[in-house]
Amino acid sequence: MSPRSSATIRDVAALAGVSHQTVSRVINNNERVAPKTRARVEAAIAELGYQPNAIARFMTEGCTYTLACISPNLTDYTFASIMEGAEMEARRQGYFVISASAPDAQTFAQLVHQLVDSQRTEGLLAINPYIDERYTHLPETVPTVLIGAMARQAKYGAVALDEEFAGRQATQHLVASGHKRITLITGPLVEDCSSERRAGYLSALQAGGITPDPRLVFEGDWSATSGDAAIHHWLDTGTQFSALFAQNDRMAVGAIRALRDAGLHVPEDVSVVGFDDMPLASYFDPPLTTIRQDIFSIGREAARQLIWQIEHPAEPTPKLKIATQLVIRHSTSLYKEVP
Amino acid sequence: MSPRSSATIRDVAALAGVSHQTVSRVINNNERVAPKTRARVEAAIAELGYQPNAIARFMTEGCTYTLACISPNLTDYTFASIMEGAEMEARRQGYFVISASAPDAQTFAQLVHQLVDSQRTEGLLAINPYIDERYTHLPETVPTVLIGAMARQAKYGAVALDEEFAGRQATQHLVASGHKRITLITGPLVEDCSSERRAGYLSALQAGGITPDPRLVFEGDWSATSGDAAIHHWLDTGTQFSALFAQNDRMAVGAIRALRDAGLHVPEDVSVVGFDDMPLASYFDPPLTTIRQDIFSIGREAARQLIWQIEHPAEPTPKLKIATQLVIRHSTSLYKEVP
DNA sequence: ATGAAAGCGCTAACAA
DNA sequence: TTGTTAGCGCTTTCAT
Repeated sequence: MSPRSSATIRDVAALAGVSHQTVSRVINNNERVAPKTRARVEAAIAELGYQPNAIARFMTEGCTYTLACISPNLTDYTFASIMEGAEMEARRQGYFVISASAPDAQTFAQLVHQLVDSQRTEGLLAINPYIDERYTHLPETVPTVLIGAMARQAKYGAVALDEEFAGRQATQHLVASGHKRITLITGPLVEDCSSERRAGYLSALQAGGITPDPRLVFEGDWSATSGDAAIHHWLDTGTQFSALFAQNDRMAVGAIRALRDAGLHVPEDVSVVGFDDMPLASYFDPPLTTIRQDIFSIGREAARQLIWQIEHPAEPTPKLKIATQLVIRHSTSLYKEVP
Repeated sequence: MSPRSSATIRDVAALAGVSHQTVSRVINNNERVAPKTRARVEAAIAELGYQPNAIARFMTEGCTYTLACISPNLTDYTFASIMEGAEMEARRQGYFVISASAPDAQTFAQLVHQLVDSQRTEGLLAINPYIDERYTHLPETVPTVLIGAMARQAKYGAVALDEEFAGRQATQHLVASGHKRITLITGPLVEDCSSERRAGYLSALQAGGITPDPRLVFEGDWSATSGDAAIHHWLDTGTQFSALFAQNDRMAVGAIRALRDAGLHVPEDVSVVGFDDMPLASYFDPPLTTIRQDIFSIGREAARQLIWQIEHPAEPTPKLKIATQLVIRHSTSLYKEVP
């Protein structure tokens, strides 16, 4: 590795004819330095193009002002929005964030070790830690905020949607429209959010006096293809239904495609509610009725909470639930008795 | 800021009854240490849960093994994919990446200063540096790779699509299908990729013996709304056309929506080609014919190139063009004379 | 094979 | 107001 090239604090000091300590005072400009001296030092800094070395500062300050954010991937729109919110809030407070994608728990563990245990970062943002065993590798010694799942241990902070409320909200809209046989496509049920959204679905059915039928529930994997598969499953088994709640928009879109291929119309024959309000949700055919989550503020709140924990290590770790919103477009309509 | 808590190399040394230097040799395990000593040191490391402090290592090694990646935003699928590719390649080579979003040139300049000039990172990945004045703030002293645009200065590396080829590819498909009046919705023309894709469009027309008509070109802003606006513009001005090349999928989708609202059918009345092959492009109605770019490998190649430059500062900076691929779905068809 | 000494670039504590 | 002296935790000489 090539050595760093630029001028050090001592070079500046030599050129300005002062001690390096005076230069340090100037660059941390909260000290009392004689205006003349300051001017001389600043001239030297400019002449040499001097930049304080961040690493050396971290070394003496004992803080890197860097956060780690580990996500299953960087491309999912929801995850990316969370990271963008987190990054902007972090930066506002003088922190940067190293983002890394961990497809599996083992990679996650390795990343935690390299990024957090090595004291390279001051804290961890973990997106969706309960999709597999990754939650067993969460750091022990450093502030951590879980995103997209409530912390099962008290020591971690958390920011997540009110998933059950959201599931109820989506289902209620269908119930209120007169639908009785309402299907559900969940995400993988190992993920908390899937089962919580399902709990909301069940509670909305019960509130509407509808007895849940387990045959109307299909476990998908968030992909459009799995939405497609769900519809084929129900059609093949001759299952009757007039409405569908898909736990994300991708599965909803896949389902709509499969319905159309089967000659069914949305919303005339089947009403569909999605979840996420992803970009272009309003450009699908028909425009998607869906649950909107304020993902940007999830990231922002998570970063805010993490930095707060870093700077107030003794305080308890808060948990935050973010509300969702129903966006009604044209993929849902009132139930009409089939003749 | 709370002081770092964990054990240092000297604590381990004291416990193992050796000098801290011996511990250093053990943790960098390429040195010659007596097996017995090594075992003792390793026991002490385990007992104390000792982790080498990454910052102190950076300090002495003069390298942080960290890259900076600045993008206009983190949520655009293309940008996110590039970052994911870059991050994975970087990690494979022992580097991490700090990603930051810069909505404007001023933020970009500030980020470059804080991340790169402070020697916190070893190099910079700049996504779309020519969308505004940000290219004037590129670092002078540190390896930099531009993504999504060919470098106008020799000192920067670059990875980008072969935009002109891609524009030709899309247009050629329409020409070959018999279309004569082919409209174009560009991105902002200040961005190189927009004008290069347009150059490809023009060259394909000319190769097909079609005289370009400037009234058939509309400058959009990458949003679905601007695709919509383009169609309205042409419809309002009574412009005749049977085909459209939109320089990204979002604008294509917006245009298709506007065409449908106007009672026109895709592809029967108007054939549409998009660009990007974004997720779910095959789930729109009709499934979108589009240009697929291998965005993941753009990020990977960019990171590879940057690290190569960091580790071989004397070598010239390469420029790389990535080929695209036409994906034919159902938004395009052969031209049919209107009766 | 191991230890002692020096120093990376900076900040903090103490002197002058 | 300014300079001197120590160190931060580690790696890299150079001795032993």
